[in-house]
Amino acid sequence: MTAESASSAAAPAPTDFIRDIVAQHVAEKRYPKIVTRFPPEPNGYLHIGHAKSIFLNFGIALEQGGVCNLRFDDTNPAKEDVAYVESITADIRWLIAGWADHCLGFKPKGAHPSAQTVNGKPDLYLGPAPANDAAEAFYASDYFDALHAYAIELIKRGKAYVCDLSPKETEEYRGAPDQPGKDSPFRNRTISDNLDLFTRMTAGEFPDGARSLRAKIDMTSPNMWLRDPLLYRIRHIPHYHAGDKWCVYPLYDYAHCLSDYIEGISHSLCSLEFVPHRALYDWVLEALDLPRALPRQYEFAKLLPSYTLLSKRNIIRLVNEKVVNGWDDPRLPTIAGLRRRGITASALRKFVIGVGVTTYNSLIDIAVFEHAVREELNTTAARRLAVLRPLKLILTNIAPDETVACTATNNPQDEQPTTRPVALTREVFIETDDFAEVPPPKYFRLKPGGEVRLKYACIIKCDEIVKDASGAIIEIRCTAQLDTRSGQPNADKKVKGTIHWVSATQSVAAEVRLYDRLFTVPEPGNEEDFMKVLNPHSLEILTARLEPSLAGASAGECFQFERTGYFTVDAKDSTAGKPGFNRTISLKDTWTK
RNA sequence: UGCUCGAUGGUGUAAUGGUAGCACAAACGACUCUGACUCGUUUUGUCUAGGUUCGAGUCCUAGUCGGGCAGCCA
Repeated sequence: MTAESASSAAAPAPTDFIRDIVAQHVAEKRYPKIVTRFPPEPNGYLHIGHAKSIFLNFGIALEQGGVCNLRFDDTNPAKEDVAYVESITADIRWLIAGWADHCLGFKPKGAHPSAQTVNGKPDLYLGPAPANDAAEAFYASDYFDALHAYAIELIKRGKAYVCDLSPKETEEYRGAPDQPGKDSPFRNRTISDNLDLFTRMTAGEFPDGARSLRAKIDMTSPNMWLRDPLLYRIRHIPHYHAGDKWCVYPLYDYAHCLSDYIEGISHSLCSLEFVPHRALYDWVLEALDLPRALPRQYEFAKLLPSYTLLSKRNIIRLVNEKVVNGWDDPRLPTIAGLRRRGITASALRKFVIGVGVTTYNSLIDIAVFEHAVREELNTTAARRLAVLRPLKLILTNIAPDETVACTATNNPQDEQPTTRPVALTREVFIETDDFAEVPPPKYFRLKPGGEVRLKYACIIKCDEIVKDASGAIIEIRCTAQLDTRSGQPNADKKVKGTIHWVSATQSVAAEVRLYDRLFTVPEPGNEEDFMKVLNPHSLEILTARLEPSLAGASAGECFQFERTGYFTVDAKDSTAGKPGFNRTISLKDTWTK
């Protein structure tokens, strides 16, 4: 058993109102199997908000012995692209790896819904298959034939009609939330006229927007989505997945519920803005008199962390205006960005599960997320010595060619901590912040005449400050108390401060990028212009000095640089033998000057 | 001036008519060869007004405040 599965087994199973409903349905055997789905539109990258939905949907599948289908909700050919199906698939696999891999519902490659008879009624079905090399994600666009057939059925039942109103006229006829709409003049066409017109729409006889297929429900309904919503629109554009077969494309409300039904979805979970759509979701399924148990839609609140922006439109603006370097910039809340930042999928999952699932639109303090990240990295990240802003320090009683062997602990959190050798030499670097010529009150670090411990080495005493002509400090000269090293007679000598260091001669230089929150206010989305509240210090690039072993670190490895923070080797900004480090998160700092 | 959903410490979330709890944050303290971690202590809460009940965060009524709804987007 891996540490991962051991810890998830130990964690209490989350409960929330949706899981309660699912559990009840399981108890009453309403569905043959619990099948959820994650239905992204392939028109952008996944972000932390999607992670909430992913962990909920896969979590329920995992807990109930079910599956969660990955389905691309690709009914709008104008917006979608294969590049996004690839990034989304990779992000999801990364998010569920080692946790719910076996719950990922794929379908046999190229499979389409197949006709079957259930309870004497015709039916269309396409169930999940194990996610292997011979399988692929589901695509709503694979159901275009099925959806078209269902549309014809709706027409035959007198529940749908072809409308010739222009988009503008359709809007006018729809009325307003506090004002009823009025019937389209085309609402009462005969079934045969509707059938003929829909066939001709499908054949490409009419230009974009000239006609539409509409559900015949109620133009006076207080629910705007029941005022004869559009089912199909004409779009003379090829589809990235379905090719150029179609010039009519179904709309979300019509395609989604039927896609769920076709896949045998039991619980269709979405965010709160779809509450008014639920009546339409149910209407379509009920209008078709389908033979299998119907899926039901349940809504929950989106995840909204503070100090960031989640909407696609806003993220696009940050990318386009070069505030960040692409969709996977580590400052972005995209899954790709978080991964580069060094956030782990399990930390993300613990955070999301901790937040819970409710119907209240809340703002979650980003500190909760940061805590989840630190909590995990504290137990998993190997400690290393790294000086971010080097200040030279000379140990005057160590000879230039002398090396004092010291031993450092790799991770004190381990039950059986391992160690590694570190070399103390005459010239070392310490952190610029760890020396103060005029120390503030309660300053525990190095000061003139003061003593401090070099971690894993010995206590040193500051004898002299060397400045250049301009008065800037260029080096500190100290005496090393070598008998205070571990195992030496005075090893137990106490000093208030312990600082990190690296040998000046036995260390390597490397680029380190310090990432921080992108915005200075908790809710940048509420600003008149979020560009005005950008954090100017969201990225600082430094040349740091690292322990030599760090030169061989490979992409994705996570370390704690002692006393500064958690860092990971960036897959993008590193070259062979020359790793670049991203700061995932700083260590908590209760000493604020 | 329509319909609909919601409201528990600073933030998030439990309590399904019976002791308002947990996490984060904050403050203080202990420990410390990481001002980290860990541990301890503390501060702060049921939107308002009525009603039902032996008993209400929970049920009912009204109000207040907030979200959502008029894409041929999803």
